[in-house]
Amino acid sequence: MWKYEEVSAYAALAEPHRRQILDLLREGERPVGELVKRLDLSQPGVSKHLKVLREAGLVVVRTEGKQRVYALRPDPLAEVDQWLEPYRAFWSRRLEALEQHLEENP
Amino acid sequence: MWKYEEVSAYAALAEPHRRQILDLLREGERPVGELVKRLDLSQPGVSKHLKVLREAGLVVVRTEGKQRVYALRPDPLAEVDQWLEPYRAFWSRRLEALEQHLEENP
DNA sequence: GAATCATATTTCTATGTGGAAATATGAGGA
DNA sequence: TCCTCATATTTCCACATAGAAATATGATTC
Repeated sequence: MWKYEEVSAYAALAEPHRRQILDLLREGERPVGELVKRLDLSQPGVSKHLKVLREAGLVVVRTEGKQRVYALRPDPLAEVDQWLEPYRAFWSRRLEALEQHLEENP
Repeated sequence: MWKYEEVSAYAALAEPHRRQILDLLREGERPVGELVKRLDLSQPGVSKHLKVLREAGLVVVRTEGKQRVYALRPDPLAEVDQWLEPYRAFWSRRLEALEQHLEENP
């Protein structure tokens, strides 16, 4: 279903379920079954999204007995964060001005 | 080509050309023609991406004579930024530890 | 080794998508 | 009004993608 090709972090984040999976993994590593329970999505559906996340380098798997335990690997998000960096100034100008004011006048 | 439906900021960012357009608009508002010159993409291609960016609320247009001048409206990126927020702690732990060390031992 | 559990992959279908080319629109000028 | 410029939309194609259902795989247990 997917050509073998790397997936950008941006593309991986485009799907809401995948963001949800990452959010769940933020609490700690989880076996697929647990993700299925929490996600209102079929097991194959979850597996497919996990594959995309793997190809984006956003998660890693470890086999533990019968289970596959997934863990967050947030490094690729750093690229998104860096891209976002120059934009932050735009929407936070007012807030930053306030913070700076408070720092300078404590 | 696109069903009429809102586009999430995440989905808009999934396409590299669209990120490039936003980067260009960060310098200031620009007419479409200028974007076409700089983007190694056909004029219709640029127009289509601009439409997606409009539907995501990431740009606004103003008609000025014959030209349509596009401007950045980065507000929707704030949502992405906020989503990213809890992840920042993960990849920056080491860096933060270093910074803190330097602050405490100047 | 057969059965079972947990997960992955395949198959199917409907739909979304990018890019190129052609065409349409709308504003200003001759 | 007709023309031209700037941009938008449409049409076409090839291909990516989501989700559901069925099937396959691989590790453990009996």
